[in-house]
Amino acid sequence: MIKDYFINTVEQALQEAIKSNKVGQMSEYEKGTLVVEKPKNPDFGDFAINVSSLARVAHIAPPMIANAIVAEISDTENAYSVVGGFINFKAGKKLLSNLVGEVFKKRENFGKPENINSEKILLEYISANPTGPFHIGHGRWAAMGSVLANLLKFYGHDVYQEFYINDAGSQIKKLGNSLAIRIRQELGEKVDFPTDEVERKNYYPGDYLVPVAKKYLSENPQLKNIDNIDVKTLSDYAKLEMEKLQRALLDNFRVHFDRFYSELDLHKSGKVEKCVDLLRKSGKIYEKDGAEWFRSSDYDDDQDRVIKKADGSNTYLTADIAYHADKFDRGFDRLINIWGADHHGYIPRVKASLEALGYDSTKLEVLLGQLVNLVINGNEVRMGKRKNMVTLDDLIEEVGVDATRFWMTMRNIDTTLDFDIELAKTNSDENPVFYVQYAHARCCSILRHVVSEQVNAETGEKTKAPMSENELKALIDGFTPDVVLPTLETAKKLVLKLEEYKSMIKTSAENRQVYTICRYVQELASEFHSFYNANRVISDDKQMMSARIALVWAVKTVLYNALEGLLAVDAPERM
RNA sequence: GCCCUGGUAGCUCAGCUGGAUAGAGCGACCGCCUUCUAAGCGGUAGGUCAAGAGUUCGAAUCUCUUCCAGGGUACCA
Repeated sequence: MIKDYFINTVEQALQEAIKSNKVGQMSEYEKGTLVVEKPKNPDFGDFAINVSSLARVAHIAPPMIANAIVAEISDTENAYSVVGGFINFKAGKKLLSNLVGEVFKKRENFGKPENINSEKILLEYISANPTGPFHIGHGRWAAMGSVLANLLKFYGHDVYQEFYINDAGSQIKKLGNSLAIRIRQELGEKVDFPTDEVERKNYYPGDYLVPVAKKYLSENPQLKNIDNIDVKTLSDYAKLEMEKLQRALLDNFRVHFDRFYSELDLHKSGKVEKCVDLLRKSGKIYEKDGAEWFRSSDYDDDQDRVIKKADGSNTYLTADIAYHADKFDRGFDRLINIWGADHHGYIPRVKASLEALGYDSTKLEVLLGQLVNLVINGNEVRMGKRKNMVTLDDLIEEVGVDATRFWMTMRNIDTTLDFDIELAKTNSDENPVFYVQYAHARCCSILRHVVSEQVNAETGEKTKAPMSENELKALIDGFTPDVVLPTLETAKKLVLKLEEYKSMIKTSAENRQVYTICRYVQELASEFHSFYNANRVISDDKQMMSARIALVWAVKTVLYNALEGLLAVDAPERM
């Protein structure tokens, strides 16, 4: 609102200046050329617009343009100044107090943009094999994906979250084979996983199947040997158990999918075969070495890909193509996938196939995420498919859901994430999660304190609460912007930070970047802690107290919205 | 070889659609609790933005080359 006010004022003044021929050869202004930014040095002002971009059209020096524009501005409530090609702006009390008023009015909807072009979005993330527990990397996609879903929904999109279960390939057979070995071991047979380099790749040697084997035996107590049991039976059993495990974890991790889409069901539905037919009809399929190849190199891919193997079965890619086509067929305007960087090679293939099938592949956005390194006692532990795998379950149990979600979200998706377990566990300002939560708890503490009777620490003498419950309620429910005027002089930075929430939401949602929410919330917490230390909220000055209480309430509300509403991290009232 | 990410303060990272003196947190050092949570705040020190060249009035940001790190390069999933 403050930013909008500033740019509108400047644009209007520019139109006036153009009309009266004061900006050189400029004959019209194209909206959107000028952007509001934050001055690097706060002494310049709260916001600034650089008019240098107009110099090309106007053919006069930027400072002259800036001066010509400011000369047309008649607003006296806010301050404008020109330095070089910049028009600097200092917000007056009216704009600031109105902003706080907006928080009171909109509450949980503060920051939600208006008039956006709402899309029906399918967001796919994690999509792991049901062959074992999640590893730490999955945790990053889980946290980022669910936060992105919350953010895009808040922004105004219609978001459908989906988890694609890769339950159709050979790895399911491996799972069954592995369970068979675990069951034999439980039955007392002297068997173990093969040690042979090649053979061992057909098994999952992790011990997570031991409890599954035990469970299977307890349900089939008469079983003495499993020679007659079909591997598929064991595969299906283990798969179901793994899925249960994964879903329980997701639930606990506050990640909620609208649908778990089974690859196996996709095959059974005939959609994969239908997709192969459509590709054949597109004329982009040819035969070579007994297999059918898709001419993806006609698009952006660097080589062609096998769509049907020589043995007649489909590749993983084939099913994935059918899956993405099905997403479009279900009527989604936009597909967003979060994939690990190790899948980046897949993007050109899938996009090529979608083009060949007649879909608009630019509607598919793939967010590539770099992987996660675990840092334990200052030492990096590389993840990946090593034997000493730390599972996501272990991590969450160690550091908690809040810290795990926050840490997994707080870095740009393009950078490898160093997850420092020790730091994530600390309860101090070294740990950003606690720092932010503490700010929220502090706000709550003040709001509690102001309606509690005061006790003198030395004499034990009690005096009545600075505000009654009713007075507080009346202040919050009947808030008018002028209430906050007395404190604006000392709280300007805090109010401007509240204003920033709106642009943060906008850019985060539009760029699909969730780490910015974490940064914002840390900055708001920091501004609040500063405010808290510099200003006493509860005091004998009734007007000042009301003003500050209102501001504290506004800060609390925004922190709560960001933490609970977007990040799905607990905003505690006490710590 | 080719493709994708990174390389910015001791550490972890912002900034990258070109623009005002390169920012934050942690760590280090110096201060601040008779008052609403010191799990906090204020301050100081710390940088050839990997290297080189180019484009530009202007480059951490764009282009090219080189070096370093991670990932990928299957008729696996």
